[in-house]
Amino acid sequence: MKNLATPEKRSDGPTQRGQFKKRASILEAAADVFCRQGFAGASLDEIAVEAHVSRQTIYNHYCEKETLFVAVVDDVLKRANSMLFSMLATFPANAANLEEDLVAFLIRINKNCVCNQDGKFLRRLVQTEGERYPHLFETWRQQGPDRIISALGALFARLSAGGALKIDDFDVAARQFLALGNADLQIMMLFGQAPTDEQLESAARNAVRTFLRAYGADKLAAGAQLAAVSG
Amino acid sequence: MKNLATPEKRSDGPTQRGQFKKRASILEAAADVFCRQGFAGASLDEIAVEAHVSRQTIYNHYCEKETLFVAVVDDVLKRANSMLFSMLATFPANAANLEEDLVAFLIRINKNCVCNQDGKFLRRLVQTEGERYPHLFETWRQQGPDRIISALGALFARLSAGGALKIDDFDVAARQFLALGNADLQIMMLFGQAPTDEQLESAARNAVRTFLRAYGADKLAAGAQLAAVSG
DNA sequence: GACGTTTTAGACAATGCTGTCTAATTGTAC
DNA sequence: GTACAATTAGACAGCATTGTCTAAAACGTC
Repeated sequence: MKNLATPEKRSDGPTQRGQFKKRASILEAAADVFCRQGFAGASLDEIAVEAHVSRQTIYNHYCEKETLFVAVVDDVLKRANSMLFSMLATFPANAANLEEDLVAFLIRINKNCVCNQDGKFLRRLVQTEGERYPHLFETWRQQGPDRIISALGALFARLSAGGALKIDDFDVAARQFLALGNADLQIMMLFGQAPTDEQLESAARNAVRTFLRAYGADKLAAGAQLAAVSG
Repeated sequence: MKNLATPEKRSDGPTQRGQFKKRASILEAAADVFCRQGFAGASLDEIAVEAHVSRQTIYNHYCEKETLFVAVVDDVLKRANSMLFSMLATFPANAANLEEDLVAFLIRINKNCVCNQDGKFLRRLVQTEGERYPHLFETWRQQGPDRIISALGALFARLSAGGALKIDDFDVAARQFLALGNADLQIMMLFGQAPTDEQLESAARNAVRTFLRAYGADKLAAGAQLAAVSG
């Protein structure tokens, strides 16, 4: 009864490592079950079985169902955010192969941040529980999407300053880039289906093509090409 | 016990009108509660109270909770589909005022199909229950999104044939049009918040501007404009 | 007013879930 | 080996919910 709920404050050692393993196992299983069943539909028994852990152990670590849920959301949020920013770090630095680089970048984003398990969890849970637990996801909203858009907008601004793009509103362009990237995948994701590599590539190509048609600095050439083809 | 569950097959009359009223009231309340709480979290008591109806009446009309859920989904699906197609009928017929017309069209779509109660219900329920009840939404998927994209693509094809647009893949363009239209609204919708009229208009303007930059036939002029501004 | 149908309120058993408690067992450090 | 912490299985009360049943009430038609 001492500090069962906060074992991370104790001294290091194998015992603690064992506890961390249990915690991680619980978090992973809980994320899975909450994602499938929602908060109300998820039962602690199911989570316990999937985590290969006694139900009582869950109560030892997280005193309530809601405490566990909060911890899961927190965990997924942190992981998703760090993944997203690490992906942003791979944004093309120069415009030498802009189209190919942007396609590859968008595929990475979609594969590792949007279409993966964490992305699915967040879409699903934010949408169903976001209104019931606003405080839970508010921090994510501030530190997640908004900062992502700003960061991506800044990256586009750099390309724009270099003359590779002609963008007036960088944040709008950033949102549109991601929206175009999802255009061909949305219905699939709505049903929880994971796209194939071919679908990911095709979606990214379509998105980047349109994005560069709208914002590419070589618009005159593209326009002339189109005019020549159609004329 | 005769045909309590199928009173629509009886002869006309005020009784039936009364029954229909009850049914409609139940459907409406159920849609509301299912949308807020999800299938597992919704209780029939809550639905009964919100419908101003006895719980037993619900069981008279829909023998099980799942039966009611199926009926609600069916109802919302039909309504949403018919609304969407009636909105498609307002697609600009000519390219006289293309940008303004497309903005107004996109605002109508977003306001009446995407951001309204039915749109919210569908997004939420398809995402949470779509995997559990695939048969429920499969019909919608076939008759909804796919047909919508085809229809919208055909409308773009008409404009394209008229020389107002330069589009290579009409279905891709249709998906991108809708995706761009949602770009600025997605986060809000994820949290279940309804956008203001100003936000709707701004989102539509940003979307149409980018769409026409990418696909507008007067791209040369637009490109020249940009070049002149930036040069 | 009489009749049939629908609705209603309430009680009811069955079920599943949450959260608590206990006693036994395992694992780890010294 | 001993002592301590963590884990486990099981039982348990409390609660909400589903679905059924019944008798009374309301409603519409004739």
